[in-house]
Amino acid sequence: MDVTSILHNLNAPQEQAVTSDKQHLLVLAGAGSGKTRVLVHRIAWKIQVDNVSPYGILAVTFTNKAAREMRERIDELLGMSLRGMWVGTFHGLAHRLLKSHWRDAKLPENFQILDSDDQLRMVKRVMRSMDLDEQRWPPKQAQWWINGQKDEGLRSAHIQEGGDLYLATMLRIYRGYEETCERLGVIDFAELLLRALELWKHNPSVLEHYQQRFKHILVDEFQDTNAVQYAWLRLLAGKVSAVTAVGDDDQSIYGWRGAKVENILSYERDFPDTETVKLEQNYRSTSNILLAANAVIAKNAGRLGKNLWTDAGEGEAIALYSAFNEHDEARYIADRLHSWSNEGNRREDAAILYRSNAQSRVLEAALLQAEIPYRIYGGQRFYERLEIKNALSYLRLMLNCHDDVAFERVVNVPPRGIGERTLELVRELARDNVTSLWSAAVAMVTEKRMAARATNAIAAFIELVNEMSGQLDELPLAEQADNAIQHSGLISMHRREKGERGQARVENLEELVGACRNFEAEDRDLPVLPQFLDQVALDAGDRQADEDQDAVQLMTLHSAKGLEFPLVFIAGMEENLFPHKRSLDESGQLEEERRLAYVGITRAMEKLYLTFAETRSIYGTESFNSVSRFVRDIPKEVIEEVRIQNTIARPTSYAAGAMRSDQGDETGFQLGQQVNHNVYGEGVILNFEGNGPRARVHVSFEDVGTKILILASANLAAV
DNA sequence: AAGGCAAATGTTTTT
DNA sequence: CATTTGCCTT
Repeated sequence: MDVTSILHNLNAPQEQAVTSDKQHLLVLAGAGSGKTRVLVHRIAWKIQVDNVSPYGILAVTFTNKAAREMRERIDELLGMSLRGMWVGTFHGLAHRLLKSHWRDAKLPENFQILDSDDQLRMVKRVMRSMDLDEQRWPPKQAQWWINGQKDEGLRSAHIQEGGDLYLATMLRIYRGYEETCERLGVIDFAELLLRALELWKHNPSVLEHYQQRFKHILVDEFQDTNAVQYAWLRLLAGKVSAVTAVGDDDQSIYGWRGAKVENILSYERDFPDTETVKLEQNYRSTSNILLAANAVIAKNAGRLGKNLWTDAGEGEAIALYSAFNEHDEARYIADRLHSWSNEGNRREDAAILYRSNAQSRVLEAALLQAEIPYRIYGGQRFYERLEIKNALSYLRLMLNCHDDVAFERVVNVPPRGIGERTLELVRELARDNVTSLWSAAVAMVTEKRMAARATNAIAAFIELVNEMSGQLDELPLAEQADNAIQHSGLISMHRREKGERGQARVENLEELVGACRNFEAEDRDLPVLPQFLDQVALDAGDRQADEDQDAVQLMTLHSAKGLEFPLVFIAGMEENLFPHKRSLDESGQLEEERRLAYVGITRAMEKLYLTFAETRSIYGTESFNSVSRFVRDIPKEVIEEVRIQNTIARPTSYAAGAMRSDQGDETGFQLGQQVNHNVYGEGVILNFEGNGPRARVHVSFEDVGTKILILASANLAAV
């Protein structure tokens, strides 16, 4: 491969970024400006032109999906697989480091990862042992607080004693939690990063090894790095490595979970000899959409400042629909999607975005009624489901019966007569003897310290796990998993469960066996089960299984980041909903909401609809919200209001009745169609009302605004 | 120890 | 409004 193919089709700033030979590089990449492209091509450039060995390159992303995509695209561009190059998430890389240097990191060799669900259980346990009132101190809040501290790199020992009662209590919980994790040899997600940082801080020789190796470091989504990740990066880079950071301060929407946009601002200071390149040409959207996006984000202070522009035409206006209520809003969207689909477009090219998951219900109902297939992103992910986590706990116990987290989780699932009283005895013994729960349980059985019934129940559980782990080395992974769900009784428990939920759980368990069958170990020479469990702990899998059907996509604005769709609806453009009510007290939070609006708008390629409801029932009570300030920030020239006057909440028959006429199969016209009227001139059809000869049509005329006409007498002509 | 009922609670999400 | 959580009863 020659140089020209790497630079082929890059614009000037992109090429500048790809070929920059300053020590460090900061790429400020606006939405849709070819960010990943630059990253991938820069890696290719280094390998092909600068003769850098893939072994010396480290590429960091935030999600597993992004990591996979990056590797794929590099492989594709270079036409070969890059062995030796490290590509992964911050957490994945930290895990890898801690696995290799567990002794230096002061961890047990087979340390386990706690996901947020496990973490919450653990926090609850600690709080209970401290006799804290869970009403007064919600465990969720404590968990949140602890993670917040860890994201800042603060251990309990670093935090000033004293302060108010709240702080003192949180600190006490933090201490107890830290101690318990230490004792059990488990680490949570934030700990993964913090430990990896401390590993290097406290072991200069280990750090030096990696500094020697990784002379080229590239970071994607740089605006999402937190304090620990930034410190980790600086440490690794040292004085000699070359760092490329790619990000967009305007798309920083994860401040609430510790991300620091400021990292972008301090980059040029902390990494001297930096070249900064701005990518402002957008290859995604029409200029009308960009005009709106730019206008919204312009209101934020302290931006690095970018202005997206495009070669593309201005495209269609942004439609603004003022709905009567949320049902009307949903019906309108379903309606437009119906037309979209009828015009021969793919449904999967359309997305409905919203601020909070709760909004999806009404939208789903409307889509269901209109018989429009949809796919919803959100909710639980595969490996986070209760039944899956239970099955995995059995697998973990098979591997290591001293895994207390797994033990606690499934010792009485399915119910086998081991209740809270019995368990408390086991816990106590474990605490006194400083052993695992498993060892304590074994001791209690052999020493017959409890009632016969409890002893038998525990003995049966021990027997079960022993039996399953006995065949560990003989069987392939999928059969291990199958054994686990069969023998443990998990699957029959869910079969007995009535309703769809039980069936779904059975199917999920079966799917787990399938996933085990498809699992490919990274290192074929090592046992497969631990590798599987680690992978699953770091990547909770997809949210949605079936990808086969052509379906409209529903998701939150947050999960839409990084995606693009020809047709986008943003629903619920109302004050208090978006920007969310709870973000209005602090100004920093409002700026983040604004960035979220910017992210949402820039998802749209061709057509953007913004909708809001004048009345919306929220938690059962009606609320009246005015249109979102973000809508008001968009220049009037690019907005086309779709306002249906004198049309109040039409009866439920609307969807069935009017929908048909919306297709235009009876009228000869379609929504959005250009028409001519002999008095009013040219206009666009916005809506139909009713059926037959008395059907009325709403037309937005260029000169006189929106008029409602009787279709039969209006004598409209198609343009 | 398990099932039923009342009360609380409800941004955003990855690892 | 709808779902989840915890408490209470059997």
